[in-house]
Amino acid sequence: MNKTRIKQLKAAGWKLGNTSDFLNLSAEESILIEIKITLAAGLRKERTDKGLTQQALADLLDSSQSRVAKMESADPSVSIDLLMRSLLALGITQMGLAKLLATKAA
Amino acid sequence: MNKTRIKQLKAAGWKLGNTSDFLNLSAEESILIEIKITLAAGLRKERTDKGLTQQALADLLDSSQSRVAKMESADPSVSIDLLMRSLLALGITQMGLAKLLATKAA
DNA sequence: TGACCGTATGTCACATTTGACATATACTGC
DNA sequence: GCAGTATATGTCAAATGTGACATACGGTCA
Repeated sequence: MNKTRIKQLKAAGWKLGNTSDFLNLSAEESILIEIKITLAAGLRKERTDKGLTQQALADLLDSSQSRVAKMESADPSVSIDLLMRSLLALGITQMGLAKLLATKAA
Repeated sequence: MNKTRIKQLKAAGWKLGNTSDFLNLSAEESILIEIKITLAAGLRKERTDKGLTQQALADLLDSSQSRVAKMESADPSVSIDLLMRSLLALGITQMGLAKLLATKAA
């Protein structure tokens, strides 16, 4: 629940870490962050595989380059909804999403 | 992108329908709605299997009974983030989430 | 060097989501 | 009938997410 803590961690560069329970995040928080990171990585892969720039994807999504950058870095300010919506816009199916989630599942 | 439309559909009782492309929702919108409904159903199943009332789950989540009701009915006002967070709070794993998503995938 | 391209980061007004509350509906057992 | 319990629905202030903008960083090519 403590979203402020997550932002603090992000601010301190935890993005480089392994997102495990190296600090006292609750189990739910940890898993949610792992999910976000998995989706973020999937998004970057889908985009680059298609040879698109962040700006091109942003146009496709009616969004902005900066938001795409934040999505791909799993910034705390982006929701899972937005990540999923973006992946779907790139042509991923619901099953594809399920498999993506399954890859990083413990 | 047209979230207003989704709310209109919800207001008209589309919850009873099959959530397919029976109207001109974009493919992404349809899939997102299906995902929400899948998660919502999973949440209700997890809660009832554990013999919890909506109020009890709300307490567990630091939320309210009315929001739990909205979650379980896949109300447009609830995010996928919140649904996932709630499922995780009930003990579902990331793999469990992946499998849940896979069940309703086409 | 400097111009260009792609990506990253910080900020902010505006939009959406959230918990809380009131209230309604439905189903018990009495 | 009336209480009591569980769930549903509508509303709203506060919290969070969003697109847009400016700007910084890093690479490449001339």
